[in-house]
Amino acid sequence: MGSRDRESRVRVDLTAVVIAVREGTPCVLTVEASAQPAIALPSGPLEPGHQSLQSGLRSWVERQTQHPLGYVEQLYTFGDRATAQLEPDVASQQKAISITYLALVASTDPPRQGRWRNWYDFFPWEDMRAGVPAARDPLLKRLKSWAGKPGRPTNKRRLERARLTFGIGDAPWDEERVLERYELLYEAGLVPEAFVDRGTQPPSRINNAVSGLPMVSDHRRILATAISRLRAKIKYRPVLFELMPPAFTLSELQKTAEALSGIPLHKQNFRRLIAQQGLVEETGEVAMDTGGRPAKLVRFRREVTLERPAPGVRVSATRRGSYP
Amino acid sequence: MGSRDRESRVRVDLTAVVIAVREGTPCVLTVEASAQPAIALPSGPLEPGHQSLQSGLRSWVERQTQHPLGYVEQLYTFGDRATAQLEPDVASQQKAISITYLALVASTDPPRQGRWRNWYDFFPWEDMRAGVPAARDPLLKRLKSWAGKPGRPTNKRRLERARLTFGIGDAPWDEERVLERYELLYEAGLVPEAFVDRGTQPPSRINNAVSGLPMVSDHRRILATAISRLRAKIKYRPVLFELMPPAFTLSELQKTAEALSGIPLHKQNFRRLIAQQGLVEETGEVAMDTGGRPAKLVRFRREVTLERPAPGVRVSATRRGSYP
DNA sequence: TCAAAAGTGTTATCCTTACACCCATGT
DNA sequence: ACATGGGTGTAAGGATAACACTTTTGA
Repeated sequence: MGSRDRESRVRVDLTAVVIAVREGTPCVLTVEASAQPAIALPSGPLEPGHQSLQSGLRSWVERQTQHPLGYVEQLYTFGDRATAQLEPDVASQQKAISITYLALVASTDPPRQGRWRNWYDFFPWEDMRAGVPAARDPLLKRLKSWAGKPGRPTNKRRLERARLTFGIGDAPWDEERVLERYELLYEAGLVPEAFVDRGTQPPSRINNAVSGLPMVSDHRRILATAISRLRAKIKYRPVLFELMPPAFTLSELQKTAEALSGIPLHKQNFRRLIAQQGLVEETGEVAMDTGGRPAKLVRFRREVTLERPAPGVRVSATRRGSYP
Repeated sequence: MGSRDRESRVRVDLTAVVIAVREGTPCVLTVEASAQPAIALPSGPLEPGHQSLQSGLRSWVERQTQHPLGYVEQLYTFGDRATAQLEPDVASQQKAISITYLALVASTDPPRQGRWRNWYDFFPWEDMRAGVPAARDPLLKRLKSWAGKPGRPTNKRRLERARLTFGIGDAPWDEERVLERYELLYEAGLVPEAFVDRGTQPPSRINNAVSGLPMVSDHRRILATAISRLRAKIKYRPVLFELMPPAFTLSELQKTAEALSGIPLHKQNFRRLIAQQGLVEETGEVAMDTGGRPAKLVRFRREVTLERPAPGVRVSATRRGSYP
């Protein structure tokens, strides 16, 4: 009960990565921050009235958006990097941790505060749907010059890491390694946050179209964590359907899966997989606005959660292998 | 800075599930608790001096055990169930959250404080290595009587859940669903913690040999989370080797994998998988104390982490399918 | 010589991947 | 008629699961 007890209390922030997909564009809900850079994830402190961590998060986000959150899952708990460097007695006054969550919503109506943003604005190198994106080449060049000549062992490790995380040469592109790629770019000083955290000015050569839009604090790292998790999870849990309207076509479903994964998927195999697993059932209606032959409308079969051990959309890319 | 600010500060506990395997027995490090039940996981509050969450955890656990922790990963962050029921102004004074971690160590030397315990003492129904364990039958019987007659829809859902999580009938046994099974038993009032949390006396029919040893607070739930995670993770990450000595035989490795998974593995396929993935290399020596033909000693090839996208021990059970 | 555990070879089966092709609608 | 996207059948390849069998030690 003494002062020692009070010192070990910290502030807890609840941070949400709210995801929606609209016409093939994966969107994340952002708010304006007063600091620089000005983009942030919705976030607020855990308050005494909150019944649980998750309900605290829900009430916080719902204060800012119309739609209540549907699917919510915990992502990771981050200690505060900024205060780690301070003197212990100073740090104890300011210590904070962030418990982060991934939320999925079906609607992309504009929120009261904040706005939806294409998540590839933050990670231009992650969108492989239309082949190699423009940001990739300049990034790989800078990564190589950061790694330096291959002689020294440190450099060799750096090159090897770049090769694996970015799928250079014969290494395959693994769409799930979003966080590893961001962290490599951070270490290499290729994203502005690396300099902001050190208190120095980012060099002018950093270009948002290549390095992606920066976010406040470690929010871009949190977003990378969320994307990694989501890209992995759609393969073994039917979370994809949390992002869909009640009725949809198989093509729309595939578009959504591609938007999240960032790779083009194989049409026939995608359809067969969905059918085989019994993930959807026909509504009996058809969508006439498809441009070609009308598509059957389907809906998610909630029962699969009970039937199958690991129902999910095991994505199989159209193009396999590596990228330059 | 006012009182409102102080109210939203909470105590943060760091809790560790430390795992080791000794001769085919998976062990978890436990300490004595002053409360009832008396078994707890090592745990301590986040302190001002801690540089990061993980280093805080490490220093806490190392205070109690000889060996420093090797592999550490974050598991989950739990809000405090106990305070959720209280009045908000009372709760705010006592609010606490637990950030939990999974740690793997190779040695099973007895710790300074606490002791190693077979984790199946807490989950007797999870050990399928020698066929159907004795605890399974009485548990399933009680589960069925909890679900009641299949007429009502609630009962039907309960039965269906039991069927899936426990692999009854034609449903396959999924060794990863440790947490789901524990939570079902908790809801059904088949583990003492369900009554302790409600402040009532556990009925005398609950038998530790069937329901497993109880732990303090929600520690058994945390352990279940850890086991679920570990059983899943060995399949796609080479974490198994964190539990092995520097040199070991393939049989020892298989014994360890079986201890964690709780199912018997197919010898030939196990060996081929390990070989194919290049997870180990021969040391050139042999172990003569095997009882039969001497076994070649191997060591983990750390390089695979760099080479392969998802190196792990994809366990394939000897016996496939469901259990009564 | 036999038990016990290590270690190998081969085959059947399923799942994944890929290719080629047909169908229904609007213009 | 033809462009556009929806929808289907089927074959090739690889990974997995299961089988039977050989080898090397200690008792």
